[in-house]
Amino acid sequence: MNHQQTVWKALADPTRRAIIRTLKAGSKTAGDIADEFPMTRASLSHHFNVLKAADLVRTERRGQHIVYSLNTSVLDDVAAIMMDLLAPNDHDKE
Amino acid sequence: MNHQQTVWKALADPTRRAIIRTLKAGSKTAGDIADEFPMTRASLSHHFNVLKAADLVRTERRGQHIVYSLNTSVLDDVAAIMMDLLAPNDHDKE
DNA sequence: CAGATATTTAGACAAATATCTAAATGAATG
DNA sequence: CATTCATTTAGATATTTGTCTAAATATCTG
Repeated sequence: MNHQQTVWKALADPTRRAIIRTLKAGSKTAGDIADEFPMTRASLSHHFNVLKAADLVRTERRGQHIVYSLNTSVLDDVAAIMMDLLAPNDHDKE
Repeated sequence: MNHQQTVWKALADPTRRAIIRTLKAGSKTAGDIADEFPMTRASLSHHFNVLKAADLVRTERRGQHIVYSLNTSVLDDVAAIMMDLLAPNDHDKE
């Protein structure tokens, strides 16, 4: 699966979009994120993996915690790709 | 499923995104669209249904043909929703 | 090191999805 | 009106996906 498709799939799940939204407030540990969602930590961990595979989040271990943050540069690229799909066709190069 | 989620799911499939892209060039009949894709018309019809359920395309019967067009106003709304998710958190109202 | 805490991985399972073939519907036309 | 053309619907099937429980891994601390 190419990167673009991986990203679209990652964003198709409401839980994962909510994770992104909560991370916009700032980096959080896996546990802090998990506390906001009504599912097991194992399920959340699966969603983290999907988001990581899409390169939408980054991780950093801090002691026994793992801190998740948004990968803002990739998020910007994604925004551009989505706009390219959805915006009217009035680019210069055409 | 709420409308937003329906839209995200609709866009998560590469064939459906390609249908949207081809319709950006202008309205086309189901058959003309089908000619551009290496799958059966039945499969394409399924994708059309998903796009219609998400209100991303509109249809109009013309004789024995059915013409598909983009629902541009909804597309604009979708773009805004996606930007809201992906853009940095610097809105006025916060 | 033994235990506690934080997180991930493995494996199972039900539900959703994309595709196909075959049949049905709808409209034009000789 | 019987046939043909365009498209959709129905039903089957294989794959993917989201969730869970149980077990594994990693780190800290007494």
